[in-house]
Amino acid sequence: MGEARSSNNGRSGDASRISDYTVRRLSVYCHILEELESDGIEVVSSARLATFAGTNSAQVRKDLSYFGNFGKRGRGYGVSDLKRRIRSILGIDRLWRVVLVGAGNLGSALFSYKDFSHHGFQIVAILDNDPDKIVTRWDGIEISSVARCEEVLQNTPVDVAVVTTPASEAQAVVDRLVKAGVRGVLNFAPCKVEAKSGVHLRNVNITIELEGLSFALRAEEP
Amino acid sequence: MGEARSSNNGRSGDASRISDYTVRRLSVYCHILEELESDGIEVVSSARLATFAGTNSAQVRKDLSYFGNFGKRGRGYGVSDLKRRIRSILGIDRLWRVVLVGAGNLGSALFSYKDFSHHGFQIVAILDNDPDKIVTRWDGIEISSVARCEEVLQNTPVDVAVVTTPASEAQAVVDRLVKAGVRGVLNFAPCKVEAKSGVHLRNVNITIELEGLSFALRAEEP
DNA sequence: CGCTGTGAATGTATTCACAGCG
DNA sequence: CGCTGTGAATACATTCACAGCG
Repeated sequence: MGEARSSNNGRSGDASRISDYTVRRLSVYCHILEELESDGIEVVSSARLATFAGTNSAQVRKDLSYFGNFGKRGRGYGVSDLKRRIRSILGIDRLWRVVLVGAGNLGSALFSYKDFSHHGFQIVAILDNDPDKIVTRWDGIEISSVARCEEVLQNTPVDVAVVTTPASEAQAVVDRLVKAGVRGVLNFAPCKVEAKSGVHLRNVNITIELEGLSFALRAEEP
Repeated sequence: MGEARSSNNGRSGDASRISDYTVRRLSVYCHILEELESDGIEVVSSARLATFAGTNSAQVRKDLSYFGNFGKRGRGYGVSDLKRRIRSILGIDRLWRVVLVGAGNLGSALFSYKDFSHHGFQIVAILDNDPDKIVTRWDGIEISSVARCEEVLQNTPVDVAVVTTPASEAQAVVDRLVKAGVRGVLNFAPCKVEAKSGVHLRNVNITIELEGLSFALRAEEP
C-alpha cells in the first residue's frame, strides 16, 4: 500500500524494512501493556504478552528484536519500560496535529473518540461544507468551509488529515490537503484515494470489512 | 484471525483455503467493476483491472482462478458477468440481516451509510442503552434497550451484528448476541472482542490505523 | 533454571514465465 | 496475436529450536 521509503531515524532500525504486520502488532502490545501497567503488573514475559495479543512468544520476541533488546533473559520485559519504548517506536510519544475533514456523524464520532488524543493525535482544525455546521464550534474549534482549506492550514499547520467526507469529494480534498503540506491521510470515505509518493495514506473501508464477513458466513451457509 | 473452517459451499472452491488478502482484493475488484459497468465498459483485461486495483495482472488472474475460469483468452473478462460472479463468491448477492448495537454517532454514521444496503447488508434491528434514544426510531426501526437483546433477536432474527458500543460494554454484548444466534460480528469498539470458534469476528480498530500512520511519519521525521 | 534473542526451517503470498486457447 | 490460467520460482512472514545470559 504505502510507497517504499528511505532515510533512517536516528534511534533504531530502518522503518522501511519493518512490515505492516509487525507495526500493527506493536500497537496491540502497547495497548496490552497499558492495561497491565494500570493493573500494577511490572514484568511480563513474551509468552504472556503473546497470549493476550493472540499470537505466540516467538512472534513477540521477533517483533521487538527489530528495534532493540528490551528484555532481561530469565525474567521478561519491564511493563512500563517496554510500553514507553513501543510508544516511541510508533511515534505516539509526541503529538501529531490533525485536521478533521467532514463534520458529519462519522467525523463527530472520531472527534469525541478519547483514544484519539490519548494516542498522540490532536484535532486542531475542522473543515466541512455544510453552512449550518460552519457557524458552530466543537470544543472551541471552529468549523471552516472546505473552500478555505489552504488559508486554514496556513494559520494552523497540521501533519495529518482524517477524511470523512462523502466518496465524491474525498480525492479532490486530499489533493488540496497534500498541496497544503499534509503528509499523512487516514481516509474513511468509501473509496480509494491516492496521493503522490511521500505522502502516507491509509484507507479504512467499511464495505471491505463487511464483504469479508459475508464471504466467511457465505462459505458455511447451507 | 478467523478460526479454520471446514465444509464446502456447493458452488466453487473451499473458502477455508482462500486467504483474507484474496477476499479483500475481490471486494476491490468488485467495486471497480461496478464503476466500469456504469461507464458502459463491457470487457476488461486483468492488466487493466490490476492498474485500477493497485496490483498486477498475475495477482488478479490468480485470485480469480481460485474460483473458476471466468475470462476469455485473448479477450479479457466480461465486466458485468465478472461483477455478478464476484458478488456471488462474496455472498453479497443475498441480503444479510444486521443488528446495529450502539446508536451513537458512529452507529448513526453506519446506519446512514448507503453502500451498506447496496452491498448485501440490511439493518433490521437497533439496540442502545440510552433511554433518550430508545424512544426514537431510525427510518421506522425501533431502538430497543440492550437489556431486551434476546427478546428482540427472537422476534427479528439476524445473521450479523455491527457493534459500536463503548469498549467497556463490547465483550458482554457480543457474548449475549452470540448466545442469541448471531454468527458474524463486525466490532468497531476500540478493544479486541472474542467469540467461540464458529462465529466470525472482525475488529476494526481506528487506533491501530492511526498508530500505523504515526509510525510511517515518524520514520522520516527529522 | 527461565526466558530472551536470533539464525535456520517452514509455511504462505506474490510474481514470473509460458503453454494453450479464442 | 493477445490475454488467460497455472505450475514453478521467488519473496516474505511466521515458527522452531537452541545458544547464551541473568
